Amino acid sequence: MKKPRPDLSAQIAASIRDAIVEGRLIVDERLPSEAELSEQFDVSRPTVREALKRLGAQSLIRTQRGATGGAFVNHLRYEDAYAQHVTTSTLLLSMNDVSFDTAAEARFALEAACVPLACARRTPDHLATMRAECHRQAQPGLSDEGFCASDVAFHRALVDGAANPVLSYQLAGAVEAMQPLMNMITFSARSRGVIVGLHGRIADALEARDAVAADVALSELAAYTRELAQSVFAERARR
Amino acid sequence: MKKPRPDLSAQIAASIRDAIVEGRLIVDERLPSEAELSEQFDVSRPTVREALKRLGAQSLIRTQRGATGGAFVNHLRYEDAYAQHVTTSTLLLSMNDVSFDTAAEARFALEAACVPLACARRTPDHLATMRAECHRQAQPGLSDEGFCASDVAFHRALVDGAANPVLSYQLAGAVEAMQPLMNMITFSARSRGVIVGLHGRIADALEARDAVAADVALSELAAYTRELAQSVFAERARR
DNA sequence: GTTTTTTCATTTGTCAGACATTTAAAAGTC
DNA sequence: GACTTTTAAATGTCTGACAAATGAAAAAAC
Repeated sequence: MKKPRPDLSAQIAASIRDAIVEGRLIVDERLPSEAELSEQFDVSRPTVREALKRLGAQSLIRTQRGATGGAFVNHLRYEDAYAQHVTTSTLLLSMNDVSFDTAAEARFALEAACVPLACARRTPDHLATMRAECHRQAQPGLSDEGFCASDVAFHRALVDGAANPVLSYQLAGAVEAMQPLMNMITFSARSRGVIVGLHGRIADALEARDAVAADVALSELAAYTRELAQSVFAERARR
Repeated sequence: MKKPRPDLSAQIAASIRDAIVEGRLIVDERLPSEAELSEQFDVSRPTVREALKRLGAQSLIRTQRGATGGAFVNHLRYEDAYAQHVTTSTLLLSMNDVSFDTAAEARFALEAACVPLACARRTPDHLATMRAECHRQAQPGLSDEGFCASDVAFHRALVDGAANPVLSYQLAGAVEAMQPLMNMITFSARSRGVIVGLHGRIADALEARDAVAADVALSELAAYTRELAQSVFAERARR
């Protein structure tokens, strides 16, 4: 029942993190040097460094060497947060025995939310990406991993079509973390054909800005994916 | 154009992180001791420690002191990832000048995706939470911050009603990160009444498992929220 | 006076060694 | 056999030092 007192470096990291989140430290502001911090918190420099590394791992600060160097509050960009979000999401799925169905349900539900927006805002660029991925998916020599990677790229283009960075960031985890689960499935030439066909229909609907048609095609894709996964897992269980 | 070679501690952290993500290190497996790692990577112990702190900050490992202690691959749980996801999402919004409209659009689109699932799966617990938050929101003495916090809790209950942990995790960022933006709005007694009324209608629809009615009420809430924000910001701009 | 070069102080990155603290297993005691 | 003590191993922390990078000031060259 007793709370294990967190490490000093964790305490210091939390203290600085709070200052950033609450706005007491603003973007590009320079933190005190390690020597000054170690005096302020009354700890040694290595301990301060461990705290700073923690914050660096979360992209909250960046460090620079040299005379005018130091630790600076980082301007957190989508790309920085993106990689971490995907890593965490992937590990969450693999470590918590999330079923294929659960993950697929989440992904398709979230994508469905993007469809109306994507129909309204998709640019020729988004369509071109989707068409290119469809073309790649139809290549006969493509490996299963390559097919799944292309599948992820296609769905990312759909999400990005909504032109809402908040949406893109939040959904990145769900979309990308699906890939390892998809990789567990081996796609026959026939099932690949069905999927590419549905991808084509989704792209067509987005081009025509027809949200209803896109939603129907996406639902069919969801159903077919679930079906495919069930038969693959059933086959595997029999052996 | 030249790539600044990353720090040794960053290299080591990346190396271990890859091993975890790729499954070469499995959950609860013990990493070599700091002394052994420093020998393996041919660096000093403080450098190894900085690398381990980086991984600890991402909840990828946990450390334990004592004879059988050491660093262990952590079983990443939703709760661990949750706090980090919310912190990152909040900072992303505040640092990238995301407009209220963009964030609200994302939140309502994602919640709409949960509505059909929540209608099918919501438990009495979810309904009770939503009713309780509605009741709190109707209290006259509630501060603006308290109102917003309750608003977030209400929407979280809606999302959790979908009974899909992947969905809950991914949406947590969008829902919780909205709060600081909502806090910028001061709610009149009248606007509070409208919002509570719409919340009530959403809860009613979920209780009746009526997805269409829930979707309509949610859409109205989205429109009203946007309207409210616009008038608040317009008023502020005038001064 | 202006430009270029050199020097230099500051700061992070890394290392070595040491001691403190925690923890569980091993050894000892009854 | 059950309990207590010892001990070894591991992380947590500190001190002190040097290396490397970097911008600014000082010096030199034109």
